[in-house]
This record gives sequence, C-alpha cells and structure tokens, in this order.
Amino acid sequence: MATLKQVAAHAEVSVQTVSNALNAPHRLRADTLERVNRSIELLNYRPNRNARSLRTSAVELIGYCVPNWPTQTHLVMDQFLHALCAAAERTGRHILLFTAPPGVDGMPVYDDLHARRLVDGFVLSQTETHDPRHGWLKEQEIPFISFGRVWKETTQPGPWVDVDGAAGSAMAVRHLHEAGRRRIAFLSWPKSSGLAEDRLGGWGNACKELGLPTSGLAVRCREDSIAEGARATGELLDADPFLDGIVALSDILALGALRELGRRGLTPGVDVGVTGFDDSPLADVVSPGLTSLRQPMDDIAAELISILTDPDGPPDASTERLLHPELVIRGSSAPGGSTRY
Amino acid sequence: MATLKQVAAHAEVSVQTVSNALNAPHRLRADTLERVNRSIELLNYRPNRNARSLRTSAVELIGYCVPNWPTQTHLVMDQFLHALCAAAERTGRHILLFTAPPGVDGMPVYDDLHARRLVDGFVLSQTETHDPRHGWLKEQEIPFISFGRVWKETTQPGPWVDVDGAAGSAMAVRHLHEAGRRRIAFLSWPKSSGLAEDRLGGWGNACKELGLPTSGLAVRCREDSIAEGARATGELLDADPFLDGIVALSDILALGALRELGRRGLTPGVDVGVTGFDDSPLADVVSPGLTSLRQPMDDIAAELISILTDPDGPPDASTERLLHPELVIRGSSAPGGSTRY
DNA sequence: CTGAAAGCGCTTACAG
DNA sequence: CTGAAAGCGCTTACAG
Repeated sequence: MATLKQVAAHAEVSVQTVSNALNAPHRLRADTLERVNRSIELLNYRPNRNARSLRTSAVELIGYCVPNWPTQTHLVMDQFLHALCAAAERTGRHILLFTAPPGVDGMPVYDDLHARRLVDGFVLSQTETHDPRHGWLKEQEIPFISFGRVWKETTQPGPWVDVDGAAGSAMAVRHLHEAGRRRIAFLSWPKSSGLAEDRLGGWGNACKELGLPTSGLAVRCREDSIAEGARATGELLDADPFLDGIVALSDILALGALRELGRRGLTPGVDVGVTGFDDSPLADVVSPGLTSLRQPMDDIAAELISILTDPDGPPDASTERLLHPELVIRGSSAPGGSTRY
Repeated sequence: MATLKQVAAHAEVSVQTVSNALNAPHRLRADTLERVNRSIELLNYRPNRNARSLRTSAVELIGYCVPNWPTQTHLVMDQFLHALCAAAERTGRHILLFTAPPGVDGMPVYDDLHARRLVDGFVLSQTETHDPRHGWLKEQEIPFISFGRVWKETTQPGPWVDVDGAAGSAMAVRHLHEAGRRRIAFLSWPKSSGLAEDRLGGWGNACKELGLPTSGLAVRCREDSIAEGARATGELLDADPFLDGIVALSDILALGALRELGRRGLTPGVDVGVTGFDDSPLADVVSPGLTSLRQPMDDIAAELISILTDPDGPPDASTERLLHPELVIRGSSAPGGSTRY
C-alpha cells in the first residue's frame, strides 16, 4: 500500500505537492501535475481516508437508522436506500447504517456516533407525529436532514424534504375523473397520522373542486393489510353500488380493493378505477397492474444529500422542500392500460 | 470535544493510562481505573474513531453493496439489513452502504473502498450463478463473506453462509402431506438458477420419499409475478383436477396461486394447500395468511459477521454454513389456521 | 503498574 | 509554484 510520502519520493516532489495534486490540482504547474499523476498511477496510490478524516475532522459518512417496525412494511426501502447511496456517492460520501431504539431512547446512539466521529450527520426517515429526534438533534447541534414532516402545529426543527401527499391524492382523483369516474372513495388508515390526514385532505379538496361527492366515501381501515382494504371496499360497495373509483392510501390497501372487486365479479379499471400510493414492487406484479403514486426517490435523495452537505454552514432550519409524486398509470385505473396477461 | 490528553490531565495520569483504561482495563490498578473512569464520565469523553483507525488500520466498518435490480424484488431486504446491522454492532462494527455496477464491472469499487480504508471487508449477497466477485476478492486478498452460494461445480472461493432451500421445500411437502395432501405441485422459476434448482430438487426428493407423484407437477413460471403464478396454477389445475397442494418458489408466485384458486372458487388451505418462500411482509398481509419458509435472518447475520470478523486471521475458504429455514404456518396451508378475518 | 516517545498518513497555514 | 514543519488524536512497543 503506497503512501503519500512514497508517491512524493517517486515523483521527486514534496508530499504537500502530491496532496495538492489530489485536492487542489490548479495550484500545480501542468508538467508537475502530470508527473505526480503518473507516479500516483504507477504506484496505484489511494489516499488513506482515516488519515484525511483525522486531519480534517470530516468523515464523509452519513448515518441512517435502519428501521425495524414489522407493523408497517416499508416496501420501497431498498429503492430509497439505493437512491440515497447513489446521491451520497456523487458527493464522495457514503451511508453508514445503524440501529437504535425508537423515539427519544435512541438519541444516545445518534449522539455517540457523532461524538466518536463515525458520521458527520444524519438522514432521518420514518418520521412520526411529534417525532422527538428533530428537536433533540437540533439542540445538540448535530447536523441532520429529515425525509418526512413531523406534523406538528408549530414549526418543525431543522430542514426537511417531503412528498406532497395531498397533491398526490388530488392527481389520482383528477385522473379517475378524466376517465369518467364520478363517485370516488378514499381508503385511509386507522390512527390519525399526519401522512393519512394529508392524503385524505387532498382527496376531499379535489373532489369538492370537481363537484364530486365525498360524504360517506372516506373509510378508515384498521390496519395496513390486504384483508382490511378488501373489507373496507366491500363496505363501500354495499353502501353505494354506483361507486366507480377508489383512491387508496397505500398499495397494500389498494390490493385489498382489487381483490374484493374481483370477488364481486367487478373488473378493476373497467367497472371501478383503483389507485394506490408509493408504487411499490407489488404494483407492477399484480394483474391488472396497479396505478400508483410514485415518490420521486432520486430527487428526494438528491435534495436530502444536497441540503445536509451544503458547504454554506449547517442546514438552515427554514430549508423545506415539498416534492410532487408522479402518477404511474396501469390497468387498475385505465382499461386496456398495461395489463399483463 | 474532550481528547485523551485532556482526560489524562484531568485524572492526573498519562494518556497511555487512559487508553489502557479503555482498551485494556485489567492493566490498571482498581483505584486508578476508577479515577480515570470518573474523568472520562465527567468530561463526556468519546474516543475519536478516526485516530484509532489510523493507528490500528482497522475501521470496524463492513461494506455492503445495496442492490438495484428492479427485475427481482427483494421484499425482505429491510429485515436482512436490520439483522446485519444489529449483528455488526454487537461486535462494535457498523455497515457501510455503497452502490456498484453488477458483476465484474463493480470490482474496482470494492477495491477502492478497501484500499482507501473505508471498510475492512465485505458482505456479499444476491449471489448469482458464476458470480465473479468471490474469485476476484479472494485473489486480491480482500476479506469477504458471502450470503448465498455461487452454484458452480467447482469449490466456491471464500467462505459462505446460506439457507438450505432443498430442506425448505421438503419441509413444505411434508407439512402438506401431513395435512392429507397427495398431489403436490411445484411452481418454479424460468432461468435455471441454482436457487431454483435447489428448491425444486428438495420438492422432488421429498415427494419421492413419501411416494407422491411428481410427473407433470413441476411448472416453470416465466417471471416472478403474481400473474405468472396464477397462470401456472391454472395450467396445473386444468391438467390435474385432483391437485391439492402447491409449493411455490416465492411468496409472489404463491400469491398468484392463491388468486387463481379464488377465481376458480377453490379455498386455499381447504381445497388446496399453498406455501411460499421467504416469509415476506406479503405473507402476513393476505387473507388467508400465506404459509411460508422464513429465512432465519438473525442467525444468518450473526454467522456472516462472526466468520468475517473472526480474529484468527482471514476467513478460511472452507468455512461453510448451511442454515435451516423455518416453516411459518398460516391459513393457506392449514384450514382454520391464522386466517385474518 | 505507569509514563515518555514515536508514529499511523494525511492536510494546512506559512515561508520562500 | 513548491517545500519544511506542525499537528489531527489515538495506540503500541519499550523503559522504568
């Protein structure tokens, strides 16, 4: 393993010059740079990151707590992690994974990781209503960026990036409306989570704007399962035989809707248009395919990394980015769409 | 941020003694240790990891390449990552995530990460038939451990941990047999992957052992989708109306089987028993629940980390661990099981 | 059991 | 544009 010193000796310059060739090449004369680069190449030199980090006290590592909540399946986590990694790598950084207890009990882990200089900062996700992590990190002046809002009335501590769920629901409603649907229901979640209220609100507003009914058309499912989605859909159809559209809060609930429609001899995309949320792998694997609102993972990741690693000091508390989801249209909402048989 | 020097000054000992208090406490007299520890506590001292790594040239970081193959959904990746992180943390280590092109094109990334001392070694997963990474890493003498076999005739380079797919299929067959099933089919995959052949073989052997028929009962699906699982199931039922069991190579294919059974008015778990593989979040979210073969993630992760970080030199090429899957029984194979309505 | 000193491999003002 | 020197915060033989 070659060191800076050896490269310097080989190129017959000082170590400082080799360091500059790597970190500030414009400071070298063209011929010197050329010579140094040849030596680097020849000796297959790779700078030792630990030495660099010790000196600069920046590790170029970003901490991400890998969630462990079997209750709420995170079907697009691999997509998110891949996008996050790729975005970090574009800035020469990497993602360090760790586990921590949920809520405020986990904060010592964050603190320790930062204090021991294993990471420069954190990306938070799986934010919850009244998530305590943001305030805690801000108080300790530990850099972080949140994917997801905290949904409090007061201002959220620290910067965040999120996807506009209300806009997503509205897109789904308008899409179904354009396909001629006039009685569009909404499948929601049990707990009054900020996320659920956001998406529910978007559905309600869009329906009102288009002059569509909403009364009795919003159902709260008891959990995020196919069975519950099916049950709620059955309930809706029993109460309103003219129902012709369903916007579901998740792909899982939407799958339940599809199943119940099938059970009743109704054809998704023909008799009733159905949409889901998140464009999980499931959406593309059912038949007909499930129309779903995709979170723009690459954009999200790029924003997260860009805000967190902004060289102009620590992230400003006022940095907030609300991105738009994208409606991926498949057969469940558009007859003759991309069905898969 | 306190340093070792400051702690030493505060405790009125040398830095060496503080270092020993942390890394070799048995070398100190009880009262000295006590005093040093008080100072550490008081100054809230945390050793700088970069300084340590520079000195010892061990970073205590393990690289894992986050896969990006939309073709093959990895529904249990979050479980795997959580288990891997937790196991690493039990040894004071962490997981560093990175992206790399598939196959041999990605090897320079692995090499660079190791040469620049960002990681000590790698955990490989998503192994493919004739995966080139193992041989390459072994040749470069870069430490690694593989989750999954390479399925070559020759000996696999480097140590590995895997789950016995053949044993899993056999468990599923025996379970269905005990429930009275006598004509048990197998839903397989298109390409002749090692994984598929392993699981298929286990089904065939178990059937033969039990005196059950196999002829015409193995179907290859064109892709890992619900639609294909349903199509194949339809084909099987058309050919053999007495079919009463289906072992599917994946939860996705099993879901297809469930759907086709429903479409034909057959009740899963009553008329036909169905099992899947991997116990993905889907298995618990459908109704009836899907019986599925769980990979023992915690054990897998513990073995991976233990072999990779074995202090007795680099992992021996002969280290091989074949773990058993666990059959999680739900309503799809056992009438009155844990159905969810 | 405890301490003084060297050194891990870089970067960064500072001089020339 | 280039170089000599100090120092980031640890650990590790080595002496005492």
